[in-house]
Amino acid sequence: MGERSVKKKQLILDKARELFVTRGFKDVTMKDIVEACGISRGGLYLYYSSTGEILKDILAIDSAGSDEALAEAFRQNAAPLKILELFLEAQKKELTSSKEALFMASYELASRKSDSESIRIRKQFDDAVTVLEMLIARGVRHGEMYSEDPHASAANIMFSIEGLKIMSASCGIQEREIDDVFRSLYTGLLYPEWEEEGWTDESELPEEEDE
Amino acid sequence: MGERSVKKKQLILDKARELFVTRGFKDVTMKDIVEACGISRGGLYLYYSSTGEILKDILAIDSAGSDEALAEAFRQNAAPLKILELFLEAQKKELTSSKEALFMASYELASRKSDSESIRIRKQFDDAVTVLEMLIARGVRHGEMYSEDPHASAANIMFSIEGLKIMSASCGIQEREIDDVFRSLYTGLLYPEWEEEGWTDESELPEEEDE
Amino acid sequence: MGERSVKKKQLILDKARELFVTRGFKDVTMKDIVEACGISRGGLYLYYSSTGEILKDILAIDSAGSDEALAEAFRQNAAPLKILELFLEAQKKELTSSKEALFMASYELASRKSDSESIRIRKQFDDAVTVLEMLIARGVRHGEMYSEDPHASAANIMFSIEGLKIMSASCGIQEREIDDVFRSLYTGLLYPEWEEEGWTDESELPEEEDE
Amino acid sequence: MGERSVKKKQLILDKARELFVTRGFKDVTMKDIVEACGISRGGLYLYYSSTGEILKDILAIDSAGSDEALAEAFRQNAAPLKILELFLEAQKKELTSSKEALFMASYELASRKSDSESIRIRKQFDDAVTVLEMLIARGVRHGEMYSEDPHASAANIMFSIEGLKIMSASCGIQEREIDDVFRSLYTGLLYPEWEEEGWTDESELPEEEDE
DNA sequence: CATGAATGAGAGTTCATTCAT
DNA sequence: GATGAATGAACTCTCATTCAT
Repeated sequence: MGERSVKKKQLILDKARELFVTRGFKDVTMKDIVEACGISRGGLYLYYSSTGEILKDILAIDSAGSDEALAEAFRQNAAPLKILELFLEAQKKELTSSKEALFMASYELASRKSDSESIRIRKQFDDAVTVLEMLIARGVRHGEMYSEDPHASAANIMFSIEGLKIMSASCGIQEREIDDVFRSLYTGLLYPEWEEEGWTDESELPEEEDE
Repeated sequence: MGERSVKKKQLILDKARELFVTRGFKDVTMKDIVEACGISRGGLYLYYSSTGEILKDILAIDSAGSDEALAEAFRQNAAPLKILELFLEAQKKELTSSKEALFMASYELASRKSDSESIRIRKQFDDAVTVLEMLIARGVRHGEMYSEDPHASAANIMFSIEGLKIMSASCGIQEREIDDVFRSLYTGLLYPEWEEEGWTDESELPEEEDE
Repeated sequence: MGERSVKKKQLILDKARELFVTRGFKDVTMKDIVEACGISRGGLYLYYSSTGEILKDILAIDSAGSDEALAEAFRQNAAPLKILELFLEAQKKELTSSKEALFMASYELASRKSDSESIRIRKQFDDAVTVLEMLIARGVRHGEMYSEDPHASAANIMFSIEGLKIMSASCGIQEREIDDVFRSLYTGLLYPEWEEEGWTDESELPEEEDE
Repeated sequence: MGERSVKKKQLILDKARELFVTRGFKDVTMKDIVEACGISRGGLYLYYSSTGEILKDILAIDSAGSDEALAEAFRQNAAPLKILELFLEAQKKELTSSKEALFMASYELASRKSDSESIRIRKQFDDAVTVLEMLIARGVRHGEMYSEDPHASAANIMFSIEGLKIMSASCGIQEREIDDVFRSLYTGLLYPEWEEEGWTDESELPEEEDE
């Protein structure tokens, strides 16, 4: 595949990505992609033979090195709380750049029973849980964090993030909600008497009028 | 609408539900439903004119009174921790009966930008957050719970649950994972020195070999 | 399938037959048939889902009771030579009505390795050989015919007829050729000293100029 | 055309032949041939611009000198019965090497009305009939054979052979069937009282239970 | 000569939707 | 109300053929 081919392939991935972001997976057809790229019907098939293949390629590229920064910081023995902050910031960035978000398309692809995409998602999720768990355990040993069950805490963080993703993809969420959740997750790992600094915002507790 | 009509409508909803559970939303066609019901093509259109309408009806029925138990317990001033336990148990039940789960179909429907389903999901989510928030605030006032930000804690719980739902729908999850997350959520609302009772399991912390 | 449907099915078979006669099997598409029938693209699929199915139906109808006349005459103990004459006349009729001949299409369908059409052709061929063989054996016993090997004679007749069919379908043949072959087959079953009557024509032997 | 070109052309013919043998004519595409040869799409068009052209070339090469042996034996005044034997043996060989047989492809090509292939087939057939006819006439003059109509006898032989070919291509035949037919053809040209030698086999007449 | 990316026509197939009965 | 035949739009996929390199 020559240089021209590489460019064309990139064009396909770029245009297809836009479509997947907008419409999810199942509502994008090969024809849509052909038209978005301005290429011929048959031309697309020289590169990909289904929308699933295209989306898989996009997601593979996206996920390559996605959590690399976190793993790297972890390896370098940075302060656990600091690493957690970096991680949450990175996640927030991904969540707020929803113009680029393929969450829904990715879930749709994965939900096709026989599809290997679900394995990829699962693996990525588990890897993240593992790293977070080790991070929290280290934080606990260092006396920086408090957790009775680092694994459960890590899972909690990751499922919350997935929840933010799917709600973002299906209903839309506000930045404020991300902040709330992340602050809650962060604070939950601190010793109660500590005064945390990393994650605060100015949300006010609503007054409840019962009793 | 006569009695016969009611029965036929119920037949349509029942059969369509099975299809949506199995395939999600976008992969179910009017033809599929017609065939599953054993009725005529034209016959279906007397009741519904699109798959979206049918799914909306199903989801509306499902959600009617879904959190009613929680709200009722709340109104009756049961102990906040007890109510929370009930709530989490109910959620777990919903998550584990994945044979009946319309999560993916529901998210797909919602992700159609112009669709009112996203509003319904959003509203249901916000209602749940509000109730949880009030519950937590009450728990705090009663000295039963600890939370620096009941709203954020409530949001955290709900997003975690959404995360469990979407992961369940797209990759599958194990009961153990639900337990981990729910225990973590529950424990996070207790005073550290308390010995919680409601949510425990036998998970072991993996030993990390750093330093 | 109501009365309307039966008529439409007949229309499809009639129009498709014309196409198969003209173009053979592989050059007829579902689209061709749709257009020949003046029906909609999807409409054809209500009745048949491939050209092979349609052709099989046509051939099945055609072959139903095709050699019934011969078998009947055989059962009624008509004179063997007379029956043979009738048989050859019927075959000639089929060969000369080449406007209606599906020979080529039938062979094409059969040549698709996995196709049951080859079994049908084979069976029809074998059945015909069997009946002819019994006929010749009877003719021999009656002293009307001469054959050292009735089975081989019967096979010879049938393969000659297949040869006429395929040459007719691929190159075209003249009535005169059919007569020549049939006369030769007929004469070959007579005692040499007999003067045959049934099959003669006015062909002249070309003079050979060797030696 | 240089030496390289000749080799490539031969490659194309060899690979295409395999395909035509396997699939007949109409089911072989230019793409199939390109892939079988491992050459470029454009490259094939430098030599041939359609599958029909390729098949014609293959058939032309095949038929060149195919009946040359027979014609040569005829010219050398060999004994007519001996020549006939040789001819039938050669035909049997061609029929049994069905791995190499292009019968079906050839008939398909010929059945395309506008195609010159039918003319070639026709000519080859007629040539064979003419030679056989002269052979039989000579056999009759020599007192070696008996035939009331050498032309009809010759045509009978050739149509039988075509019948064996097409049945072989579409349904498959057994060697035994070839033997039966050839023996019958051979015996039919002998004087009844003669004891033939060339074509015999051990087939038994089935006993018929009528009367 | 040779390549192979690109094109575009066209076949196959499925379905939402309508409508005469 | 109910049916199901019919329509036609839309999508998938394949290939013959061309052409810049």
